[in-house]
Amino acid sequence: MKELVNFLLQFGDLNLQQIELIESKTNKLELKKDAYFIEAGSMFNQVAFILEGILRICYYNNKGEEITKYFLDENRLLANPYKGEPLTEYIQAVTDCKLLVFYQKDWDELSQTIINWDSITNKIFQKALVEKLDRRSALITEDATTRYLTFLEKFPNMVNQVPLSYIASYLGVTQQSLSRIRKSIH
Amino acid sequence: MKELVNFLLQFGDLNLQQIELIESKTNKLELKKDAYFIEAGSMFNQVAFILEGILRICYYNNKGEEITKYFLDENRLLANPYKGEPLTEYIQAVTDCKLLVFYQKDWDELSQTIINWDSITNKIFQKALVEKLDRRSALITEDATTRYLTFLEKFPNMVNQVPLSYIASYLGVTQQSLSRIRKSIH
DNA sequence: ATCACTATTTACCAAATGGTAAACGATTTC
DNA sequence: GAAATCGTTTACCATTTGGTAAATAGTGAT
Repeated sequence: MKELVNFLLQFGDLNLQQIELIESKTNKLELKKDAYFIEAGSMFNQVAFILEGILRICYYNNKGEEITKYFLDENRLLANPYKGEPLTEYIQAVTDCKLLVFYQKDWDELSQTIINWDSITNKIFQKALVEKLDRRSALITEDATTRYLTFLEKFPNMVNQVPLSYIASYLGVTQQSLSRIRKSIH
Repeated sequence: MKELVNFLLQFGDLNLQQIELIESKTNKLELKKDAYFIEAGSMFNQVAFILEGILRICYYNNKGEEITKYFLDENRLLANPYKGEPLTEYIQAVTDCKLLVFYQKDWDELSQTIINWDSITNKIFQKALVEKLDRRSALITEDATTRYLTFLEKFPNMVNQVPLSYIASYLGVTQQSLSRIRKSIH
Protein backbone atom coordinates (compact mmCIF):
# COMPACT_ATOMS: atom_id res chain seq x y z
CA MET A 1 0.00 0.00 0.00
CA LYS A 2 2.93 2.28 0.73
CA GLU A 3 3.84 1.99 -2.94
CA LEU A 4 0.67 3.65 -4.12
CA VAL A 5 0.92 6.47 -1.60
CA ASN A 6 4.55 7.19 -2.43
CA PHE A 7 3.68 7.13 -6.07
CA LEU A 8 0.86 9.65 -5.64
CA LEU A 9 2.91 11.95 -3.43
CA GLN A 10 5.40 12.46 -6.26
CA PHE A 11 2.72 14.40 -8.08
CA GLY A 12 1.18 16.48 -5.31
CA ASP A 13 0.56 16.76 -1.60
CA LEU A 14 -1.93 14.69 0.36
CA ASN A 15 -2.60 14.81 4.08
CA LEU A 16 -3.06 11.81 6.32
CA GLN A 17 -6.80 11.97 6.23
CA GLN A 18 -6.85 12.03 2.46
CA ILE A 19 -4.41 9.14 2.28
CA GLU A 20 -6.61 7.08 4.55
CA LEU A 21 -9.62 7.85 2.42
CA ILE A 22 -7.78 6.78 -0.72
CA GLU A 23 -6.57 3.59 0.90
CA SER A 24 -10.06 2.76 2.05
CA LYS A 25 -11.24 2.68 -1.54
CA THR A 26 -8.68 0.19 -2.81
CA ASN A 27 -9.39 -3.45 -3.47
CA LYS A 28 -6.65 -6.01 -3.75
CA LEU A 29 -6.70 -8.14 -6.84
CA GLU A 30 -4.32 -10.94 -7.74
CA LEU A 31 -4.00 -12.21 -11.25
CA LYS A 32 -2.35 -15.42 -12.32
CA LYS A 33 0.01 -15.38 -15.25
CA ASP A 34 -1.91 -15.26 -18.57
CA ALA A 35 -5.18 -14.30 -16.87
CA TYR A 36 -7.17 -11.54 -18.48
CA PHE A 37 -7.71 -8.43 -16.40
CA ILE A 38 -10.12 -6.88 -18.89
CA GLU A 39 -11.45 -8.44 -22.05
CA ALA A 40 -12.03 -6.63 -25.31
CA GLY A 41 -15.60 -5.42 -25.71
CA SER A 42 -16.26 -5.09 -22.01
CA MET A 43 -16.58 -1.87 -20.06
CA PHE A 44 -13.48 -0.94 -18.18
CA ASN A 45 -14.84 1.08 -15.28
CA GLN A 46 -11.92 0.80 -12.97
CA VAL A 47 -8.59 2.34 -12.21
CA ALA A 48 -5.83 -0.02 -11.21
CA PHE A 49 -2.42 0.43 -9.67
CA ILE A 50 0.15 -2.28 -10.34
CA LEU A 51 1.90 -3.39 -7.18
CA GLU A 52 3.69 -6.34 -8.70
CA GLY A 53 4.01 -7.98 -12.07
CA ILE A 54 3.70 -7.09 -15.72
CA LEU A 55 0.56 -6.55 -17.77
CA ARG A 56 0.15 -5.98 -21.47
CA ILE A 57 -2.43 -4.19 -23.61
CA CYS A 58 -3.28 -6.13 -26.76
CA TYR A 59 -5.45 -6.17 -29.80
CA TYR A 60 -5.80 -8.01 -33.08
CA ASN A 61 -4.81 -6.09 -36.18
CA ASN A 62 -6.61 -6.36 -39.50
CA LYS A 63 -4.45 -9.32 -40.51
CA GLY A 64 -5.64 -11.17 -37.43
CA GLU A 65 -2.27 -10.97 -35.74
CA GLU A 66 -2.18 -10.41 -32.00
CA ILE A 67 -0.34 -7.16 -31.31
CA THR A 68 1.04 -6.09 -27.96
CA LYS A 69 0.44 -2.36 -27.86
CA TYR A 70 2.45 -1.82 -24.73
CA PHE A 71 3.63 -3.25 -21.48
CA LEU A 72 2.81 -1.97 -18.02
CA ASP A 73 4.97 -2.76 -15.05
CA GLU A 74 5.12 -1.95 -11.36
CA ASN A 75 4.05 1.40 -10.00
CA ARG A 76 1.84 2.31 -12.88
CA LEU A 77 -1.69 3.57 -12.83
CA LEU A 78 -3.95 1.99 -15.38
CA ALA A 79 -7.21 3.54 -16.57
CA ASN A 80 -9.39 3.57 -19.63
CA PRO A 81 -8.49 6.56 -21.81
CA TYR A 82 -11.80 6.14 -23.62
CA LYS A 83 -14.05 6.44 -20.61
CA GLY A 84 -17.56 5.21 -21.21
CA GLU A 85 -16.74 3.27 -24.34
CA PRO A 86 -16.20 -0.49 -24.43
CA LEU A 87 -12.58 -1.47 -24.71
CA THR A 88 -11.27 -2.38 -28.13
CA GLU A 89 -8.23 -3.91 -26.50
CA TYR A 90 -7.74 -6.46 -23.83
CA ILE A 91 -5.45 -6.42 -20.83
CA GLN A 92 -3.63 -9.56 -19.83
CA ALA A 93 -1.27 -10.52 -17.03
CA VAL A 94 2.10 -11.46 -18.46
CA THR A 95 3.34 -12.61 -15.07
CA ASP A 96 1.54 -13.14 -11.78
CA CYS A 97 0.28 -9.71 -10.72
CA LYS A 98 -0.90 -7.91 -7.63
CA LEU A 99 -3.12 -4.91 -8.25
CA LEU A 100 -4.95 -2.31 -6.25
CA VAL A 101 -8.24 -1.61 -7.94
CA PHE A 102 -10.54 1.39 -7.56
CA TYR A 103 -14.07 1.20 -8.82
CA GLN A 104 -14.94 4.15 -11.01
CA LYS A 105 -17.63 5.34 -8.60
CA ASP A 106 -15.17 5.49 -5.70
CA TRP A 107 -12.58 7.10 -7.91
CA ASP A 108 -14.97 9.85 -8.95
CA GLU A 109 -15.92 10.37 -5.34
CA LEU A 110 -12.29 10.97 -4.48
CA SER A 111 -12.19 13.60 -7.16
CA GLN A 112 -14.94 15.47 -5.37
CA THR A 113 -13.54 15.05 -1.90
CA ILE A 114 -9.84 15.65 -2.43
CA ILE A 115 -9.10 19.03 -3.96
CA ASN A 116 -5.78 17.91 -5.37
CA TRP A 117 -7.03 14.64 -6.76
CA ASP A 118 -7.71 15.68 -10.34
CA SER A 119 -4.52 17.64 -10.52
CA ILE A 120 -2.47 14.70 -9.26
CA THR A 121 -4.07 12.05 -11.40
CA ASN A 122 -4.07 14.19 -14.52
CA LYS A 123 -0.36 14.74 -14.10
CA ILE A 124 0.17 11.03 -13.72
CA PHE A 125 -1.83 10.04 -16.77
CA GLN A 126 -0.39 12.80 -18.88
CA LYS A 127 3.17 11.93 -17.98
CA ALA A 128 2.57 8.27 -18.75
CA LEU A 129 1.08 9.12 -22.13
CA VAL A 130 3.92 11.43 -23.06
CA GLU A 131 6.42 8.74 -22.11
CA LYS A 132 4.67 6.10 -24.14
CA LEU A 133 4.39 8.39 -27.12
CA ASP A 134 8.05 9.34 -26.96
CA ARG A 135 9.04 5.71 -26.83
CA ARG A 136 6.87 4.83 -29.77
CA SER A 137 8.05 7.77 -31.81
CA ALA A 138 11.66 7.00 -31.08
CA LEU A 139 11.22 3.49 -32.42
CA ILE A 140 9.70 4.37 -35.74
CA THR A 141 12.80 5.31 -37.68
CA GLU A 142 15.06 2.66 -36.19
CA ASP A 143 15.85 -0.74 -37.60
CA ALA A 144 14.74 -3.87 -35.77
CA THR A 145 18.03 -4.39 -33.92
CA THR A 146 18.09 -0.85 -32.58
CA ARG A 147 14.44 -1.14 -31.56
CA TYR A 148 15.24 -4.24 -29.56
CA LEU A 149 18.27 -2.65 -27.91
CA THR A 150 16.17 0.35 -26.95
CA PHE A 151 13.57 -1.98 -25.53
CA LEU A 152 16.24 -3.69 -23.43
CA GLU A 153 17.35 -0.32 -22.09
CA LYS A 154 13.86 0.82 -21.18
CA PHE A 155 12.61 -2.47 -19.81
CA PRO A 156 15.68 -4.31 -18.57
CA ASN A 157 13.65 -6.43 -16.19
CA MET A 158 11.17 -7.65 -18.75
CA VAL A 159 13.37 -9.63 -21.10
CA ASN A 160 13.46 -12.71 -18.96
CA GLN A 161 9.82 -12.57 -17.96
CA VAL A 162 8.07 -11.80 -21.23
CA PRO A 163 7.70 -14.27 -24.12
CA LEU A 164 9.66 -13.35 -27.20
CA SER A 165 6.53 -13.29 -29.32
CA TYR A 166 5.01 -10.53 -27.18
CA ILE A 167 8.11 -8.41 -27.51
CA ALA A 168 8.26 -9.10 -31.23
CA SER A 169 4.76 -7.80 -31.86
CA TYR A 170 5.44 -4.81 -29.62
CA LEU A 171 8.51 -3.97 -31.69
CA GLY A 172 6.78 -4.68 -34.98
CA VAL A 173 8.91 -7.58 -36.14
CA THR A 174 8.25 -11.27 -36.56
CA GLN A 175 9.34 -13.77 -33.94
CA GLN A 176 11.87 -15.20 -36.33
CA SER A 177 13.49 -11.83 -36.90
CA LEU A 178 13.66 -11.10 -33.21
CA SER A 179 15.15 -14.48 -32.51
CA ARG A 180 17.78 -13.85 -35.18
CA ILE A 181 18.49 -10.41 -33.70
CA ARG A 182 18.86 -11.86 -30.23
CA LYS A 183 21.38 -14.32 -31.53
CA SER A 184 23.34 -11.71 -33.45
CA ILE A 185 23.86 -9.52 -30.40
CA HIS A 186 24.52 -12.60 -28.26
CA MET B 1 -11.43 33.49 -32.66
CA LYS B 2 -14.71 31.61 -32.89
CA GLU B 3 -12.65 28.53 -33.72
CA LEU B 4 -10.90 28.48 -30.37
CA VAL B 5 -14.10 29.02 -28.41
CA ASN B 6 -15.97 26.32 -30.27
CA PHE B 7 -13.05 24.02 -29.73
CA LEU B 8 -12.99 24.64 -26.00
CA LEU B 9 -16.74 24.28 -25.62
CA GLN B 10 -16.54 20.71 -26.88
CA PHE B 11 -14.78 19.82 -23.64
CA GLY B 12 -16.76 21.78 -21.06
CA ASP B 13 -18.99 24.76 -20.43
CA LEU B 14 -17.85 28.36 -20.35
CA ASN B 15 -19.97 31.44 -19.80
CA LEU B 16 -19.70 34.66 -21.76
CA GLN B 17 -17.59 36.37 -19.18
CA GLN B 18 -15.11 33.53 -19.13
CA ILE B 19 -14.95 33.44 -22.89
CA GLU B 20 -14.18 37.13 -22.99
CA LEU B 21 -11.45 36.68 -20.43
CA ILE B 22 -9.90 33.87 -22.45
CA GLU B 23 -10.07 35.86 -25.64
CA SER B 24 -8.42 38.84 -23.97
CA LYS B 25 -5.34 36.73 -23.27
CA THR B 26 -4.73 35.58 -26.82
CA ASN B 27 -2.09 37.03 -29.09
CA LYS B 28 -2.20 36.57 -32.83
CA LEU B 29 0.91 35.19 -34.41
CA GLU B 30 1.54 34.56 -38.08
CA LEU B 31 4.28 32.29 -39.26
CA LYS B 32 5.62 32.09 -42.77
CA LYS B 33 6.21 28.69 -44.29
CA ASP B 34 9.42 27.10 -42.95
CA ALA B 35 9.68 29.56 -40.06
CA TYR B 36 10.51 28.13 -36.68
CA PHE B 37 7.92 28.61 -33.98
CA ILE B 38 10.15 27.24 -31.24
CA GLU B 39 13.76 26.20 -31.54
CA ALA B 40 15.34 23.25 -29.79
CA GLY B 41 17.02 24.17 -26.53
CA SER B 42 14.79 27.13 -25.85
CA MET B 43 12.11 27.37 -23.21
CA PHE B 44 8.64 26.85 -24.55
CA ASN B 45 6.52 28.84 -22.12
CA GLN B 46 3.47 29.25 -24.25
CA VAL B 47 0.33 27.52 -25.29
CA ALA B 48 -0.73 27.94 -28.88
CA PHE B 49 -3.91 27.23 -30.79
CA ILE B 50 -3.58 26.62 -34.51
CA LEU B 51 -6.10 28.64 -36.49
CA GLU B 52 -4.67 27.90 -39.90
CA GLY B 53 -1.82 25.91 -41.35
CA ILE B 54 0.33 22.92 -40.49
CA LEU B 55 3.19 22.67 -38.01
CA ARG B 56 5.56 19.84 -37.32
CA ILE B 57 7.54 18.73 -34.29
CA CYS B 58 11.07 17.61 -35.20
CA TYR B 59 14.32 16.40 -33.81
CA TYR B 60 17.59 14.90 -34.98
CA ASN B 61 18.10 11.25 -34.19
CA ASN B 62 21.43 9.73 -33.20
CA LYS B 63 22.34 9.20 -36.84
CA GLY B 64 21.92 12.92 -37.45
CA GLU B 65 18.80 12.46 -39.52
CA GLU B 66 16.01 14.97 -39.16
CA ILE B 67 12.90 13.19 -37.93
CA THR B 68 9.37 14.56 -38.02
CA LYS B 69 7.81 13.31 -34.81
CA TYR B 70 4.34 14.44 -35.72
CA PHE B 71 2.24 16.94 -37.56
CA LEU B 72 -0.20 19.39 -36.05
CA ASP B 73 -2.99 20.92 -38.05
CA GLU B 74 -5.89 23.26 -37.55
CA ASN B 75 -7.85 23.38 -34.32
CA ARG B 76 -5.15 21.88 -32.18
CA LEU B 77 -3.81 23.11 -28.91
CA LEU B 78 -0.06 22.98 -28.63
CA ALA B 79 1.81 23.03 -25.31
CA ASN B 80 5.04 21.79 -23.85
CA PRO B 81 4.49 18.41 -22.20
CA TYR B 82 7.77 18.86 -20.35
CA LYS B 83 6.93 22.12 -18.63
CA GLY B 84 9.91 23.93 -17.24
CA GLU B 85 12.47 22.01 -19.25
CA PRO B 86 14.10 23.30 -22.43
CA LEU B 87 12.69 21.73 -25.56
CA THR B 88 14.65 18.89 -27.11
CA GLU B 89 12.61 19.28 -30.27
CA TYR B 90 11.83 22.17 -32.51
CA ILE B 91 8.56 23.28 -33.97
CA GLN B 92 8.41 24.49 -37.53
CA ALA B 93 5.70 25.87 -39.79
CA VAL B 94 5.20 23.53 -42.73
CA THR B 95 2.83 25.98 -44.40
CA ASP B 96 1.94 29.59 -43.61
CA CYS B 97 0.27 29.52 -40.21
CA LYS B 98 -1.97 31.62 -38.06
CA LEU B 99 -1.79 30.96 -34.34
CA LEU B 100 -3.37 32.24 -31.17
CA VAL B 101 -0.73 32.29 -28.48
CA PHE B 102 -1.16 32.39 -24.71
CA TYR B 103 1.78 33.25 -22.52
CA GLN B 104 2.25 30.77 -19.73
CA LYS B 105 1.62 33.40 -17.06
CA ASP B 106 -1.77 34.31 -18.57
CA TRP B 107 -2.57 30.65 -19.05
CA ASP B 108 -1.89 29.85 -15.42
CA GLU B 109 -3.98 32.83 -14.41
CA LEU B 110 -6.90 31.42 -16.35
CA SER B 111 -6.50 28.20 -14.44
CA GLN B 112 -7.05 30.10 -11.20
CA THR B 113 -9.94 32.22 -12.44
CA ILE B 114 -11.97 29.73 -14.43
CA ILE B 115 -13.07 26.75 -12.39
CA ASN B 116 -13.49 24.54 -15.40
CA TRP B 117 -10.23 25.52 -17.04
CA ASP B 118 -8.00 22.70 -15.83
CA SER B 119 -10.68 20.14 -16.45
CA ILE B 120 -11.22 21.37 -20.00
CA THR B 121 -7.59 21.69 -20.95
CA ASN B 122 -6.60 18.40 -19.35
CA LYS B 123 -9.26 16.65 -21.36
CA ILE B 124 -7.97 18.28 -24.52
CA PHE B 125 -4.33 17.39 -23.95
CA GLN B 126 -5.15 13.89 -22.84
CA LYS B 127 -7.33 13.21 -25.83
CA ALA B 128 -4.67 14.50 -28.19
CA LEU B 129 -2.03 12.31 -26.58
CA VAL B 130 -4.19 9.21 -26.71
CA GLU B 131 -4.89 9.86 -30.37
CA LYS B 132 -1.24 10.34 -31.21
CA LEU B 133 -0.28 7.24 -29.32
CA ASP B 134 -2.94 5.15 -31.00
CA ARG B 135 -1.79 6.32 -34.39
CA ARG B 136 1.81 5.55 -33.65
CA SER B 137 1.03 2.16 -32.21
CA ALA B 138 -1.14 1.26 -35.15
CA LEU B 139 1.73 1.98 -37.52
CA ILE B 140 4.34 -0.15 -35.85
CA THR B 141 3.39 -3.54 -37.21
CA GLU B 142 2.44 -2.36 -40.67
CA ASP B 143 4.60 -2.34 -43.76
CA ALA B 144 5.59 0.93 -45.36
CA THR B 145 2.78 0.95 -47.93
CA THR B 146 0.10 0.41 -45.30
CA ARG B 147 1.65 3.10 -43.12
CA TYR B 148 1.43 5.55 -45.98
CA LEU B 149 -2.17 4.61 -46.77
CA THR B 150 -3.09 5.07 -43.13
CA PHE B 151 -1.38 8.45 -43.16
CA LEU B 152 -3.44 9.44 -46.20
CA GLU B 153 -6.61 8.45 -44.41
CA LYS B 154 -5.79 10.35 -41.23
CA PHE B 155 -4.35 13.44 -42.88
CA PRO B 156 -6.00 13.66 -46.29
CA ASN B 157 -5.36 17.38 -46.54
CA MET B 158 -1.66 17.19 -45.85
CA VAL B 159 -0.41 15.20 -48.78
CA ASN B 160 -0.33 18.11 -51.15
CA GLN B 161 1.02 20.59 -48.65
CA VAL B 162 3.78 18.66 -46.92
CA PRO B 163 7.11 17.74 -48.55
CA LEU B 164 7.57 14.04 -49.15
CA SER B 165 10.71 13.95 -47.05
CA TYR B 166 8.81 15.11 -43.96
CA ILE B 167 6.21 12.42 -44.41
CA ALA B 168 8.91 9.83 -45.03
CA SER B 169 10.66 10.52 -41.74
CA TYR B 170 7.32 10.58 -39.94
CA LEU B 171 6.54 7.14 -41.34
CA GLY B 172 10.02 5.81 -40.73
CA VAL B 173 11.01 5.15 -44.33
CA THR B 174 13.49 6.76 -46.68
CA GLN B 175 12.40 9.29 -49.25
CA GLN B 176 13.25 6.85 -52.00
CA SER B 177 11.04 4.16 -50.56
CA LEU B 178 8.15 6.53 -50.08
CA SER B 179 8.52 7.82 -53.61
CA ARG B 180 8.46 4.23 -54.87
CA ILE B 181 5.39 3.49 -52.77
CA ARG B 182 3.61 6.55 -54.07
CA LYS B 183 4.25 5.38 -57.60
CA SER B 184 3.11 1.84 -56.92
CA ILE B 185 -0.28 2.91 -55.61
CA HIS B 186 -0.52 5.49 -58.43
C1' DA C 1 9.73 -41.20 -18.24
C1' DT C 2 6.57 -40.28 -21.88
C1' DC C 3 3.55 -37.57 -24.23
C1' DA C 4 1.46 -33.42 -25.73
C1' DC C 5 1.80 -28.75 -26.19
C1' DT C 6 3.99 -24.42 -26.63
C1' DA C 7 7.95 -21.38 -27.35
C1' DT C 8 12.05 -20.57 -29.67
C1' DT C 9 15.53 -21.26 -33.05
C1' DT C 10 17.10 -22.27 -37.56
C1' DA C 11 17.00 -22.69 -42.56
C1' DC C 12 15.68 -21.54 -47.06
C1' DC C 13 14.18 -18.36 -50.33
C1' DA C 14 11.19 -14.31 -51.65
C1' DA C 15 9.99 -9.67 -50.90
C1' DA C 16 10.67 -5.20 -48.98
C1' DT C 17 13.61 -1.61 -47.80
C1' DG C 18 18.00 0.99 -47.52
C1' DG C 19 22.30 3.35 -49.44
C1' DT C 20 24.55 5.63 -52.94
C1' DA C 21 24.30 8.15 -56.83
C1' DA C 22 22.49 10.14 -60.74
C1' DA C 23 18.69 12.17 -63.37
C1' DC C 24 14.80 14.92 -63.58
C1' DG C 25 11.65 18.66 -62.43
C1' DA C 26 10.25 22.81 -60.23
C1' DT C 27 11.42 27.09 -58.09
C1' DT C 28 14.26 30.87 -56.91
C1' DT C 29 17.99 34.08 -57.66
C1' DC C 30 20.82 36.91 -60.14
C1' DG D 1 17.19 33.30 -69.55
C1' DA D 2 20.91 30.89 -67.17
C1' DA D 3 22.52 29.19 -63.01
C1' DA D 4 21.80 27.51 -58.70
C1' DT D 5 19.07 25.25 -55.39
C1' DC D 6 15.83 22.14 -53.65
C1' DG D 7 12.57 18.34 -53.84
C1' DT D 8 11.38 14.19 -56.12
C1' DT D 9 12.07 10.19 -58.93
C1' DT D 10 14.68 6.45 -60.73
C1' DA D 11 18.25 2.91 -60.99
C1' DC D 12 21.47 -0.21 -59.25
C1' DC D 13 22.70 -3.46 -55.85
C1' DA D 14 23.37 -4.75 -50.81
C1' DT D 15 21.02 -5.63 -46.70
C1' DT D 16 17.20 -6.47 -43.88
C1' DT D 17 13.07 -8.53 -43.00
C1' DG D 18 9.15 -11.66 -43.94
C1' DG D 19 6.86 -16.26 -45.00
C1' DT D 20 6.79 -21.03 -44.74
C1' DA D 21 8.28 -24.88 -42.66
C1' DA D 22 10.94 -27.80 -40.01
C1' DA D 23 13.97 -28.77 -36.00
C1' DT D 24 14.93 -28.05 -31.31
C1' DA D 25 14.14 -26.77 -26.58
C1' DG D 26 11.28 -26.16 -22.81
C1' DT D 27 7.07 -26.98 -19.94
C1' DG D 28 3.47 -29.20 -17.82
C1' DA D 29 0.34 -33.21 -17.37
C1' DT D 30 -0.45 -38.01 -16.90
